[in-house]
Amino acid sequence: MVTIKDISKKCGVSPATVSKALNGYDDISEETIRLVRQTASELNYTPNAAARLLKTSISHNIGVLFVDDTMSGLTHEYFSYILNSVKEEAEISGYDITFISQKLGKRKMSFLQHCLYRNCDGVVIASVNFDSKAVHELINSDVPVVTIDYAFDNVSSVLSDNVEGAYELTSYLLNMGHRKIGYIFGEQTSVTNKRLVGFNKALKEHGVSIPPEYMVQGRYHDAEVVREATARLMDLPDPPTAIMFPDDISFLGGQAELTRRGLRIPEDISVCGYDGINLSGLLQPPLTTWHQDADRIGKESVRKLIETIEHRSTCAAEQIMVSGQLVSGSSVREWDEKM
Amino acid sequence: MVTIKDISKKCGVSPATVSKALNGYDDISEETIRLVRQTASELNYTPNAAARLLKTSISHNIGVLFVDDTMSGLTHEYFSYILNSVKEEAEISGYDITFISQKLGKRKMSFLQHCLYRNCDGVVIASVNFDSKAVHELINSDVPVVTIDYAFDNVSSVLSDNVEGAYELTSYLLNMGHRKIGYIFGEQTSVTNKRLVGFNKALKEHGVSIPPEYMVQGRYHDAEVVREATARLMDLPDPPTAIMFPDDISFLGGQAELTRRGLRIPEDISVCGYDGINLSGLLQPPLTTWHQDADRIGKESVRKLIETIEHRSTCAAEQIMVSGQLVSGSSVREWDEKM
DNA sequence: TGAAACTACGAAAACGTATTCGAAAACATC
DNA sequence: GATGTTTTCGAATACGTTTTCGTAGTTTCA
Repeated sequence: MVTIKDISKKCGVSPATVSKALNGYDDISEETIRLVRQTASELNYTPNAAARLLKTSISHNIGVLFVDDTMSGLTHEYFSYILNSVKEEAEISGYDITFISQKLGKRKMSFLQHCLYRNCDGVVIASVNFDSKAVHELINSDVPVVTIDYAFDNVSSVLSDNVEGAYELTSYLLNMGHRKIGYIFGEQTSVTNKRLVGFNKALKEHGVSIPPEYMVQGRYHDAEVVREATARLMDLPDPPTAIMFPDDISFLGGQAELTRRGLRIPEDISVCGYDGINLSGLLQPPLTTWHQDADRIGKESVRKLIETIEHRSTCAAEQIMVSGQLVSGSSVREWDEKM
Repeated sequence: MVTIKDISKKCGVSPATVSKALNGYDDISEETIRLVRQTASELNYTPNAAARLLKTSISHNIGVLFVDDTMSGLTHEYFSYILNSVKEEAEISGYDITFISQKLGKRKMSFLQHCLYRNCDGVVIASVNFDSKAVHELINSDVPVVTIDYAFDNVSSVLSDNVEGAYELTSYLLNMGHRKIGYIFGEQTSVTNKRLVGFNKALKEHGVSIPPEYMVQGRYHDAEVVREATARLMDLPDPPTAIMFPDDISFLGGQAELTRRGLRIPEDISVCGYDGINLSGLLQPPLTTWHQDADRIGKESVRKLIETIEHRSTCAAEQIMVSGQLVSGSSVREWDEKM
């Protein structure tokens, strides 16, 4: 490995001068700067991030907390898009990313310890159980943090606007004439709560009320559970004319159940999903859904995190809301009560 | 940050002794070991990976090359599963992973430079353009490498058995009575070549020959291109009775085209995909496809990589073939020529 | 011309850790 | 009690870099 010393010898200057020349200090003559940089590239010099970190205590490395026991963020399309944009945005700013986990080889370490071990300058947290002790320890530590889709009051967060999403989808159904709308929601999380708020808000605005049986518990990304939930809805004496699903993937479970009953989408029943992943436009029929702007969510969280890292004192915690967009497929048809 | 020195002061021993006590050297008395470890955990000590690396030149960090300009590995379900298992297997062995890219902030660096910069102990490479100069530079360097789904002769690789996959799928169709089998293949890569080999092998074994028009070029994961390819096949005067698609996602494009033409799957035409991602079982009808064992592919590549890292001299390059599995959905029906 | 100011560089220390080698202390052996 | 052996520890050094501060040499300016 070629180091700063090799360059210094070849150039006949001190290591200190080489370092300064490479880092653009202004007390080095133009001439030596040229010489040093020249030989550096001749020798194919690559700086050593670890050594640099040791001196500066800046790792240019941000941790990502995307997975824990209960959820598998990486294979979740929405989160994989977020991860992808987190990665790209980080690289643009000169940061690498490291996955933070609770075990490393034999030693089990807390999330915080893992961050300290790898000297992460900051962490973005998503798709974890935000109630866990380990996450709280990290949140309350000194390392800068940005959370995604969950808000703590002392740290910054980037939130997909779930109230808006559910509100817009529900309004869309209502405007298409539907009055009997079934809602299959995911497990009890703040995201789910927000969506229920949006759902109810839209109903209220239209003066529509929904019997409690129309709201059934499902589970994000679980086709089987949602299939059962769909069956429960359709078994009602007066079943809904439209169903809102927890997300696009779990909708596929519902679709299977509806097909099994000989119901056609959208002729016999209207449906919409959530997430607006790539897939949804490819389905037959294309799914009406709510596109969460995963790309912007990722970018914003890294932007905010780096801002926090680099101006730690002056940077206030902030809640950043990211809007989504209705993607109208053809899984919803106009509904006339008199039919 | 609490360091080894803090512990040494509190215990009244030298830093050297603390280091040894923590790392289990055998020239430290049981008693001091207990004392040191005790206070270490009291002070909530976390070792500093960078400092350790600087001394040992072992980073316990492996690079992953999963993305380049042309492909987006992270959002590709097959690769996201591989990544997930790479990550898990690495963590079990005490390694973190770092994404290797060609740009970091202002400086653009080659893949190799990025690895050196972060002191990666090794790299696993997948889903990139293996012909590129930058990849070759890395392959031919001193850093241990394992490639996925592409074989170089001087480095180890883990390969999904694509000959087997295409062979088994084709045989399945043939055994179901199909003789007119359309094959939409992906862009020209070694993976595609292997599948064509398997395809032809099965045909040959059954003494079946296929007109050249039945083999059309598509594109992995591109629903639109594959939709067009499907249209071309079905526009033939004597269209196939079964179509093999490049992968499960691009099949959705084909499905759209078939539906548009009023063809039902599998009554009017049989289809199969490739990859066997989660999704395929949820489709209507469930897709017959070939499941690539992404989980094992990820695990094997990390296992082999770490073996190479830790026994560099004695560890020979090796080609590891990973078998897949036919997933029979209900997208293929028996076909009788006389019908 | 002397002082002041500026330019360009280097010596040295530090970041936190691992490891070699020597040495003191304790113990055993005859 | 002299010698040898084992046990237990610490001093010192190095890894590759950044950064402070000092200084020699040069220029400016009154």
